[in-house]
Amino acid sequence: MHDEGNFPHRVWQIIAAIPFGRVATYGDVAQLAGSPRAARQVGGVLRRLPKETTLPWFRVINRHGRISLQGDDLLRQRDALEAEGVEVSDDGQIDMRVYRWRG
DNA sequence: TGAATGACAAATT
DNA sequence: TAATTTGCCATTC
Repeated sequence: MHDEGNFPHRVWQIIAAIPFGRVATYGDVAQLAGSPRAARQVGGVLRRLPKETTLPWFRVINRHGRISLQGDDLLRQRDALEAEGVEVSDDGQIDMRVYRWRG
């Protein structure tokens, strides 16, 4: 079935293009995917990724420069980002002026 | 087929 | 300035 142009596939492609050590917002990914108002759906796609995915899902954060996940998932995302040089302050804030990638 | 869901974002209090 | 509400829309059930 020809499902290469559907929304999830476009989201995967865009996230795969986020450079090492950079981040993008859900809204940015949605816009690049051609649906500027579908930021929420981007989260929906990432939410269903298999746990063993190679996609750099952790490079996607919200527009406030903060991680949207909670609990253990939040800790894992923060560690993954810091592991590639993205600084996350004690209160979970990331400097978007430095790390944000807009395509 | 339609209601429910939600890793967001903008508007409103 | 921070908390709450409203709008949003692809996917799931």
